[in-house]
Amino acid sequence: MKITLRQVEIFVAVADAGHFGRAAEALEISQPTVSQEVSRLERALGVALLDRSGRSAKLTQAGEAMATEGRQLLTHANQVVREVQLYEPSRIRTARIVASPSVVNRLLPAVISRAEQSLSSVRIEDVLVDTGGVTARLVSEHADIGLGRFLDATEGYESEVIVREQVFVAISRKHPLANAAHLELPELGDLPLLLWPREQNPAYFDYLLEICTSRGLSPLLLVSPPRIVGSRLYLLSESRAFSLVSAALIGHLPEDLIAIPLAQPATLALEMQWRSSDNRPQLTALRDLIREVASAG
Amino acid sequence: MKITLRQVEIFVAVADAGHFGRAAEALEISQPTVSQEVSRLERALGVALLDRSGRSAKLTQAGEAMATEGRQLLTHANQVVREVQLYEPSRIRTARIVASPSVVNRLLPAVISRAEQSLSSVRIEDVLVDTGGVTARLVSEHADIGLGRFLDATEGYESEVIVREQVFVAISRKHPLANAAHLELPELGDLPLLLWPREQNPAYFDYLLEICTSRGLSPLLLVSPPRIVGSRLYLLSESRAFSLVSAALIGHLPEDLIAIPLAQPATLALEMQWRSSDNRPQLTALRDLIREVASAG
DNA sequence: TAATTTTCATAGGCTAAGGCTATCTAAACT
DNA sequence: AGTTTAGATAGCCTTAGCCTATGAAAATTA
Repeated sequence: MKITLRQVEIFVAVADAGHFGRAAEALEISQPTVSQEVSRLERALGVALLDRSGRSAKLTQAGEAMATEGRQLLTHANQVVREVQLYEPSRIRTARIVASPSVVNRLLPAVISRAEQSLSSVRIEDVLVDTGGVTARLVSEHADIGLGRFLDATEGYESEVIVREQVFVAISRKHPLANAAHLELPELGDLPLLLWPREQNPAYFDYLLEICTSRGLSPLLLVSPPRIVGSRLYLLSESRAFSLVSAALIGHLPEDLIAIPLAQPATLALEMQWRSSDNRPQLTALRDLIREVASAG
Repeated sequence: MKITLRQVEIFVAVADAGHFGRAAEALEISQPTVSQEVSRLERALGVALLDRSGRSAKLTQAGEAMATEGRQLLTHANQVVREVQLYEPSRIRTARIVASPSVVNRLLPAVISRAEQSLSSVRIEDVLVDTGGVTARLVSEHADIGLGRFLDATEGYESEVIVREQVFVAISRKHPLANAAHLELPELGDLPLLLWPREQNPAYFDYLLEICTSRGLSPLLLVSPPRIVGSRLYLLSESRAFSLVSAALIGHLPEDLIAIPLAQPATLALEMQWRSSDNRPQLTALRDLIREVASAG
């Protein structure tokens, strides 16, 4: 059997923490996994690294050696990665992203910062913001990766749901129902639903409306002026109305709004889209990173 | 995503060979696996390592860097393993093996040489040879690992089949049937079956006999003198008789004998046994190695 | 330039490494 | 002795790393 960088990483964490449980926390994995992988490393080496007689993680002499050497090996590995990324040879060093406004606000900051940390070979150059025309921007070659809801399936383009989020009702804190644990939509009575003009993204528009009607509410509609991108919620603060928002937006609500779960839950999918033929490693890696960030919540 | 030592190893092989297919051969894996793992490495790095425009594996600048750095990283990793194995702390540096004669001859040489190469933490000290009493030697603490056929299941001891081999008829090259592609046992007529004294390993003895009777041959028995361990086959050269042997022995037959497959195939299991409580990494590692050698044929 | 060969990529399936939760055992502290 | 704490064990799930079979494209030959 052979040793793995992962096993070394885990063992080093244990050596650092002097403790399996704390090592597990530090690595954000479970304690049994740490136990298991340390044992695997020991049997791959054929050497006892820890003295299990007590209940603390005391290193044997070999363990000390492994910790020291292991740290160096991990550093070396990271060094190699950074080194190689400097030689990025492709003419296209930069990735261009189109995204709908809400996505831009919440997902992209994390993506950009993580990309700077660990993907020195990719630079995110343009970020286009477009509510309806995400797919169109891909097709017209203005962007390499599209992010949004209810994107158009198009020949030659892959699209994939990267996360599904719970739908919440956004409403003024002053509303009588503001403190409810969850909400049956009909309780809202004739409070109007704030939406953007349908043409901007008809499928999305219809889906939110469908959520209401299928739960027994045929709401009045309050349509926001076109082109007031990203500010639907601020408009909501001003008006007596409610809206439906995804879980990820909860942290970004204006002060005077509150998000309440639906009694009958519904979800909203966030999709990523790209040219099928585009398998440049820089972009594949960036797509991987976006998936990771999205599913980390 | 993170890079793996294995991915680096595979990429380095490609760089060395200048060719996916030949790299696959060198690593003894399939070509698609090489393709796949190289792509994975590229996307983990976010960098193109190879120029795929032609049909040869031309390295990009980043690829050159990865090859050089990668070779160093692999060397470093091996170095770490050797380094750590020097500090083997356990008092029991040595493993003691009991095995039946045929196993000693064919399996152990490979095990010992592989252990010296890659398990510097383990030294195989005693090799006891005992036809019948393998389990007894474990129980009496004379050995740590037992290898043989039809071992006795005993409380507190694990045992495990490590390989199943085809059974062949061993017979003189001068026998009229010596050139048959395969053999119905009754064709042997009243040629006697050479076996050791039943007491040495009754279950094994009975099993071989059962193979004959279930195929319609109730052979005469020629019983070898006790304690002539490992020489059943040489005895066979001298006498007009046949015997049943496992596939692994074919290469080790005396010149004047030949091995013929059975028309109705049968198999023979080789087992490994050890104290359940014995999980010293040195021995766990050695058991892993034995499994590997056994299944590699 | 059309056919053939060579070489890498893609598709789909299997196995085991690496992850999880739940639970057990044993050391250490009242 | 009883309780708490830490690590090991058991049983399950998901996906990396492997396979075979097949496809597509570059290079070679007819």
